[in-house]
Amino acid sequence: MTLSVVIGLSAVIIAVRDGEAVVLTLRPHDALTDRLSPLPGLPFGPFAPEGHRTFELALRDFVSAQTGFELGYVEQLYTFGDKGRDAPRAEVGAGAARVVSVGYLALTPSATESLARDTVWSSWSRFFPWEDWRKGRPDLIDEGIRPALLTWASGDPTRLARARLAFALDGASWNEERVLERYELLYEAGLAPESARDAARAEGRDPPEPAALSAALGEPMISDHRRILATGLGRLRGKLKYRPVAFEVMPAEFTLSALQRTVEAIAGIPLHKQNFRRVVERTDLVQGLGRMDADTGGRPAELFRYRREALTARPASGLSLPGIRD
Amino acid sequence: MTLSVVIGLSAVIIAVRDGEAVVLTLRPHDALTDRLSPLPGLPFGPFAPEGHRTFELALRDFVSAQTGFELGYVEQLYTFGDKGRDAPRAEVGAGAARVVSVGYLALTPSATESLARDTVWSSWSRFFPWEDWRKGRPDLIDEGIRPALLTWASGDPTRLARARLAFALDGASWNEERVLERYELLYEAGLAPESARDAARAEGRDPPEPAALSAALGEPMISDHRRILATGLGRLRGKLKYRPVAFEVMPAEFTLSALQRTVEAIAGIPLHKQNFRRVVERTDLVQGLGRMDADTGGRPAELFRYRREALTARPASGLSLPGIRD
DNA sequence: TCAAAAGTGTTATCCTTACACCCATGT
DNA sequence: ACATGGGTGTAAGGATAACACTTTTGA
Repeated sequence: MTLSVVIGLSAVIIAVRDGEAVVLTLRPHDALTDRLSPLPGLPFGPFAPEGHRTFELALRDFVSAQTGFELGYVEQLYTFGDKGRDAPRAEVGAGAARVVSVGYLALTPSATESLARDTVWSSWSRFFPWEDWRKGRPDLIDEGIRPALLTWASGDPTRLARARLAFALDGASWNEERVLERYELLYEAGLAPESARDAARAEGRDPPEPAALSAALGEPMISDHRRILATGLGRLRGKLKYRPVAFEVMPAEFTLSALQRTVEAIAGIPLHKQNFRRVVERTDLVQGLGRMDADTGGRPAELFRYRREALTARPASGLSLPGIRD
Repeated sequence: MTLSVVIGLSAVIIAVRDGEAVVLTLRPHDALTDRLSPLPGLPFGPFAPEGHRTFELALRDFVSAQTGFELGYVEQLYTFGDKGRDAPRAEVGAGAARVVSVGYLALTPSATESLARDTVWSSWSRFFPWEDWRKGRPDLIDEGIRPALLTWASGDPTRLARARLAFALDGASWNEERVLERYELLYEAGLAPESARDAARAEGRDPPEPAALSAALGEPMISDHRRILATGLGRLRGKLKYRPVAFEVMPAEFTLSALQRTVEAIAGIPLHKQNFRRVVERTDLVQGLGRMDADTGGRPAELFRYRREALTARPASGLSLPGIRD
């Protein structure tokens, strides 16, 4: 019996619906117990080397088979190969196999498609309740996370600095991109149910009941899917700022307010209305259609469309290398 | 005989030496012919699931075994799984296996360490001669690449637009980060020896002799290593602008001019001296040491050190989300 | 004394941020 | 009329990019 490697593909499929950023989740069927898993997971499937020329094609295939959903924008996130992060052994031929999973981020404008059974759109604040700062700093941070992390750090300056930076404690500023860093910190501190579960599995024990605080810190997912989701959210939040990805979750026609609410839902922070408009309009990424949307509650808003053509002129932006003329 | 999957790890190890950005390459030993491969490759090795808890640990292990080199800064680049990009089948137990390779980027300040045999530092302009714009636009672009791409496009507007954008043709501006895009375009256009080789292999033919132009377009590498290298260079150039990665290839003490030459070597563009100094000094990432380096040829320059501590205060930069106060 | 490289000062311009305000619709 | 959200004007402050210039060394 040899220990070989199996490649799994996982998809973080993001949409925005009613001002909430949502991710496609499902209750996977557990072959061992022949029941639905109590925990949600991301769509995932094995990569069959005979069947597919590329990962991306394989991903599109199994996602549509598993969820009834056709992917649009897709990008590779990261390849996860750590032993002991509850990546269960798969049975392959004669032996057991280590599962390596290649995570993908996918974006779609249509969160309302008909879906396969046991497949639901979940707001990601279910999994990361501390990530939504649109209504200000969440109480959970100072009331739940801060004391628990201080206990964990117990004076260690490195741990204190990490906690301070990640969760904007004691006057540090919030960086909405560090989603993974925050999740990993909670995992390390034993505040995610997954860490107790993984530790128990490594020692052959049964996983413990989650502590009360742990339960308040977002729902866990199967395997390392919450980690993959955190990677996807972080990547998406970062990319918002230098690539026009927000439009990938918008319908063909939208108002600037709707675009703003979408960006806010993803970034998890409130944006300045007037300046957001100007930033967007100045980029030439949108084109006014002259037509109005009357269902806004106040003055009707102009409808815009995304100018995909504009991608041609895109410079990189980002922190400057002061180049030299000519 | 089953077709299974083998994971390989590849490392793009970057240093800067005498004002040139260099990458660690080797001539791999070909088990079939029992000779050294005529083409250079990146350090790579199989990932043994029994032996290693994480990819990164495995990478550090086999790189030091293969090249005699200890890695410092390491980050995952991308996982390459396409069939037909000359990823040769590996023999595993009873069957053939598809090779999936996880590429890593590593940075090191010491390009002069003693190395294993057949391991050399190569300037990357050997592989991408069109990427060095420090002395202005390379002639190769207008004299070699442009006509060949125009022939390939033969009027197709999509192809023309891609070529124009990637290589800054006809007044388009150069974006130094699009290294992979440029290499992939040349590959698709049949201008990289690798594409003819891969096509021949797919059909069971012998690879053809590279055409004269193709030979001028940079040295090919084994397998898809030039593609991995392009991914690494692109990632590094992008990251320069928003993370203090340049310091990872600098010695402990350096002058601001040396730092500038390093950044120029990586980014492949000339920078404005006075403004570069100011940008660097304003970030608080460096600290003047009060001591001087006399070997500059002119007036002695102050030595600086990298303030790793400063990482704490890092804001995100990048294209702004106009946040709201408080 | 001159070449070469280090380092400073200053300015026009653009972008970001913030504040104040007006406009069009439904109830 | 007034609440609600859409949309515009403008000005302060800071960063960028360009210019011109002084300083310190070695040959």
